[in-house]
Amino acid sequence: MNDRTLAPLLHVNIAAVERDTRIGKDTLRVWERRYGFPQPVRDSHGERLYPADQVEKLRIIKRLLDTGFRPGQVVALDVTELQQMGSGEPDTAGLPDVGRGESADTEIARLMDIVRRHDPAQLRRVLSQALLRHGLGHFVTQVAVPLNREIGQSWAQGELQIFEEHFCSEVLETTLRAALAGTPYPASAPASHPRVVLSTLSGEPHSLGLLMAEALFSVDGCACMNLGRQTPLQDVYAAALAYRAHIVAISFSAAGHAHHAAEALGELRALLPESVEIWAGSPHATLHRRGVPGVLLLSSLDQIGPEVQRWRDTPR
Amino acid sequence: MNDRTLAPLLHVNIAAVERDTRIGKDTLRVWERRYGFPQPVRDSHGERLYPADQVEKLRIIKRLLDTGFRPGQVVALDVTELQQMGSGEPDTAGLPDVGRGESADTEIARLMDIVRRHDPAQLRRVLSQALLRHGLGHFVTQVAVPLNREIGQSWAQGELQIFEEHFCSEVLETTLRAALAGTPYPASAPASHPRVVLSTLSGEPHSLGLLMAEALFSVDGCACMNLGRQTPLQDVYAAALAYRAHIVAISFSAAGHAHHAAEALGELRALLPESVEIWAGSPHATLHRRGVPGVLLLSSLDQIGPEVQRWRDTPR
DNA sequence: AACATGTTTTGTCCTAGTCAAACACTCGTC
DNA sequence: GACGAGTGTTTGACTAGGACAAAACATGTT
Repeated sequence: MNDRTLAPLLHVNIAAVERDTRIGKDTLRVWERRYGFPQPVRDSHGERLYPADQVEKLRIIKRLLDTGFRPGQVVALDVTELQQMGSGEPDTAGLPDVGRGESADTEIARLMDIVRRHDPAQLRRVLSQALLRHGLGHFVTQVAVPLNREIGQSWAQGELQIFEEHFCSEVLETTLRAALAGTPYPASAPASHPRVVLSTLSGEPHSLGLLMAEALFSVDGCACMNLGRQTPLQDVYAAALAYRAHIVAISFSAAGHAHHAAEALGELRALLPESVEIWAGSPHATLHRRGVPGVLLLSSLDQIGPEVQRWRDTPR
Repeated sequence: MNDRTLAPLLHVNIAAVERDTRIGKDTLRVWERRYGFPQPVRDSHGERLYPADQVEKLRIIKRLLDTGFRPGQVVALDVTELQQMGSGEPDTAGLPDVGRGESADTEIARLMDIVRRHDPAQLRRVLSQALLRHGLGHFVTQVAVPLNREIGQSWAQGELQIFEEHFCSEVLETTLRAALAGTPYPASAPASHPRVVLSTLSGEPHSLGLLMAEALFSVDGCACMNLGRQTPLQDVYAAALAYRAHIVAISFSAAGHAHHAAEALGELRALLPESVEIWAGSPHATLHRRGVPGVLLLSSLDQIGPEVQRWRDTPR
């Protein structure tokens, strides 16, 4: 396990904890009041100072919350218990199973090995080779997605350090973008090549899913305008108008709440003309159960291809 | 227009304002108390609802604060006055002037034109051409950096929409990463090819500067491990050890306060063995005036090349 | 010009309470 | 056994105004 007991960093203030864990200050204070955890010491001015190990535990807790657990079940638990729960099943009821073959499994395992060996050159090389072998479309669904999930799970079980996760994501992003830069744009935009605006909304900092979506759209011959992370609602709207988009694709991650996503999608739906389709990628099972009127919800990147086909077949 | 459907968009709650403007909730409330702005309306439960135009004004204010103005000078002002200040000189006292030739100026102007025309295909094409013509090193300093600055300034003057900024950054990032994927890694790592760990610390969400730094390091024959945005201090440390880095490069943007940067750099310096150099890129003039012991502060990406040369010449 | 001092500005933290929405559970119906 | 309505519990976000230290600014001294 990682040894983070280094003297000058033993205690950090509440703002730093919020940044590191993405748990709000209010929530941290209310947990302390209700559950007795975390239990920061106080400095000479009565301000909270959180020991590093408590911050670490908070990080693990946040991860579990993101995958569907609730605070009451987990805040009281021990760190080792938490790590066991990380391997348990998350809230994917209603989401389709993603099967992958054995050969893919060994490929992922090999990549994980390289990540653990901290070799940027080799990771880049092997990912590029995989990209060539699979083609961009299959690379995304068969390599990038499983690798990402594996990384997340290993981290939750304490088998991987944060920097290893960052490192891997970064190389993966470079590989994907390099491939993306090579995809041709549809010459003009006839009826079979929809223009797609992609973005993440304000609260959502994860953009890897968005990038993978862009890759799949591009492979399917769409003309993409990717706005990246955290575009405010009104600006997504403005972009859709300016680009005369046929489809607006919004990506969500497990961080952030399902009802925020639903609300934002509803507002976007109200803004945009009906002729513009809204597609939303989200891992939130509850969101899929409820649905959002006028919005196409995708639980997996695999659905992009067929849906683009459906769009083409739809008379307009 | 049905004002009922638009109502939820015209007014947003305090959390959304914090996300959109990066101004903390506490600060928003205290500004309201002290300066009388913003002045949100209240919903039926007494909670603040901010009209869209006030949020827009807050965004402009935040931009000005990031470039060195102080709240007392700007919060009371009118929107048009604010936009005029955006063109005034920011706090760059002590930072070197960046000169660029006329030919570069027309190139930037042409790119700005394409951005305003919202043509992803052409923007990508023209950037790729510029990359080939200049080479990666000059492309970064002569094209990417000026373009980015131009974009920021145009936005501050209300001449550019947010989505246009996002769109441009995104295509730029893809172009850079595609080039990066093509740079060779130094075969082994002899004394003239330092291993560099790059990252942004916890509070810092901007990664474009980091990417440009990675490009320049790579051009100069360094072996880079880029960790991306928001790596916690301890994990940067862990990465530096695991990769046996010679240099740790940290990037800061104008968002976030200078003293936070200084503090974090000091802690990192205390963690890492002295043999590992710490290089920090920051636009904060005050940070450069004061300095951080044991940390090499760079105010411009141009300095990377010469400093790498110095590193090579240093006997060890 | 460099440095020491005092004053103002400014952001962040504190407490402690309120409340709506999300979730979990039970019961009744088809 | 699936579905829906009703009830109770859990949870996070918001409110208020006060406190305070550090940054920035202004002024005086060497």
